[in-house]
Amino acid sequence: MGSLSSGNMSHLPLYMQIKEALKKDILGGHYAPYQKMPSESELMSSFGVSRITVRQALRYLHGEGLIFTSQGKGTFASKPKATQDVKYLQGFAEAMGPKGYEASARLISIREMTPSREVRSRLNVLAKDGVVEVVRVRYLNREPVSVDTSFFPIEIGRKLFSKDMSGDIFPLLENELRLELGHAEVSLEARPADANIAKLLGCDSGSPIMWVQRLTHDRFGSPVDFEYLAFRGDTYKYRFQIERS
Amino acid sequence: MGSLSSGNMSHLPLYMQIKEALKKDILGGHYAPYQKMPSESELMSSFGVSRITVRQALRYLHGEGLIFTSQGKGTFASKPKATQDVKYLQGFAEAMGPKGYEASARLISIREMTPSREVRSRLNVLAKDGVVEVVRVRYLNREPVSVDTSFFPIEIGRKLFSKDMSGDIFPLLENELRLELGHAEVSLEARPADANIAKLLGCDSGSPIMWVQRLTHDRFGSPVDFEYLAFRGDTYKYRFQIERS
DNA sequence: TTATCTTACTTGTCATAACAAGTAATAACA
DNA sequence: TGTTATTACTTGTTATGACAAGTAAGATAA
Repeated sequence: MGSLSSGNMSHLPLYMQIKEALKKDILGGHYAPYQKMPSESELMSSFGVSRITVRQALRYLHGEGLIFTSQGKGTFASKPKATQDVKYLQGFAEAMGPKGYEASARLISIREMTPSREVRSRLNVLAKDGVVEVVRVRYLNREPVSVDTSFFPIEIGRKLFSKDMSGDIFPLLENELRLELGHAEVSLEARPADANIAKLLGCDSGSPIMWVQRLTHDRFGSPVDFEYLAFRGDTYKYRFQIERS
Repeated sequence: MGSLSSGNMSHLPLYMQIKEALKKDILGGHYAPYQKMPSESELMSSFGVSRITVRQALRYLHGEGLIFTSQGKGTFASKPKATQDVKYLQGFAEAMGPKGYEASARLISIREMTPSREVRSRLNVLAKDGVVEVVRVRYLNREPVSVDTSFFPIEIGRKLFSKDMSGDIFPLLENELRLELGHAEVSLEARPADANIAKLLGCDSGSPIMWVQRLTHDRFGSPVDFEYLAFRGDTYKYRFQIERS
């Protein structure tokens, strides 16, 4: 507790190793919620680094909601939440896997098509260019929970026809297509299920679903994936943390 | 463009002044989307500060999604979005006001009560201590959009009986009660409206509503406000940005 | 006793310095 | 001509140092 593991991540920056070490301590319960953590000076000594490195590690911990600071008083551990990393862009299986759920997907259809006006404006493509539409049903412990309709620009989408779409799309884009994903814009609203979605999700038509639109960009800001996600209201909950000001 | 205004914020830290100056330039269109911004060296010269200060300003701009960086290439302006500040903790009127909506609230009830188990565990209080429950209906352009049920620890809640509850609660907590708000945990799900909520919102029982739970902490991490927010599904959309990894 | 001051410790801000690492254009070489 | 090195510029990481500002506890003075 409170030292570099010097294991398999010696290639990582120091501040990242320190962040991970402290994160492990916090999540492992060595620092109880609201308990004071070692001061920056103490961390400098125990890790043998300068203050700027300690502070960078603490900044990342703060960004993950694991600690909070009070000038003049110190740094304190937050109450750890299983949901706190939901503020990062994750696919369905990525988010559910570590929680012990069995996540899978079934491909309903994949085709080239002429994009709607909304898809055109989101992906920033012309109607004549066309897009690739992928429709899938996602399962959690064999229960259907969402219908995902994804639209890709034609150059990206054509590469997907030969891929296995039964898992998450984000890792596929990152690893097999070598796309570096950046930020995403998400909107959520509650709306009634239409007949098609109700059939695929095995619920009643008109029952509440969480209707999510998600536009994912690469790290240069170019759109790579626009999705409609329809979650069954009784099986899915979206959680995250936000900061004041 | 590219200099400190030295106006009314000379008390703010240098990096914050620089952040605001650059933000104004970006939002003002001086740096078009995907256009290269001045390098850190150039910003050091033009603002007359050290690199650590420039980088701290850039870090905040990055956090707001206004810029992105590429090692070896430079710093670039992102495409500005009207929705990007939704990732910060805001009340209803705060969020809607700048968009030209007329937001108001009607107080349904305010009372001391024995908290439920969920409210107890969220606010971290004992059953014998009691809490204050505030129920309000929120309107947008005179249309009801949400039923807000808020629970406060007894010491905070008792101060609310004499306050005007027709606006937002967050500014009230901050200004009149001198509470410094910190982070909040939010969860969203779609569920059917019960009879009581349907009546207050003027919609059908069973129609989809967005069910939001929000636990707000002060900047020291102590919970100050736990709320159930029931939004009419056809009038509310929740939007925000998230980052990959 | 009560109020004020000092002191020590905390995080917050900022400067100067150096080197690593990724990128892109140019220069040298085959 | 085509390929490889060099070079200059970019952001990324880290060290050392200093002072500001907020907090809390103990010492001092009223």
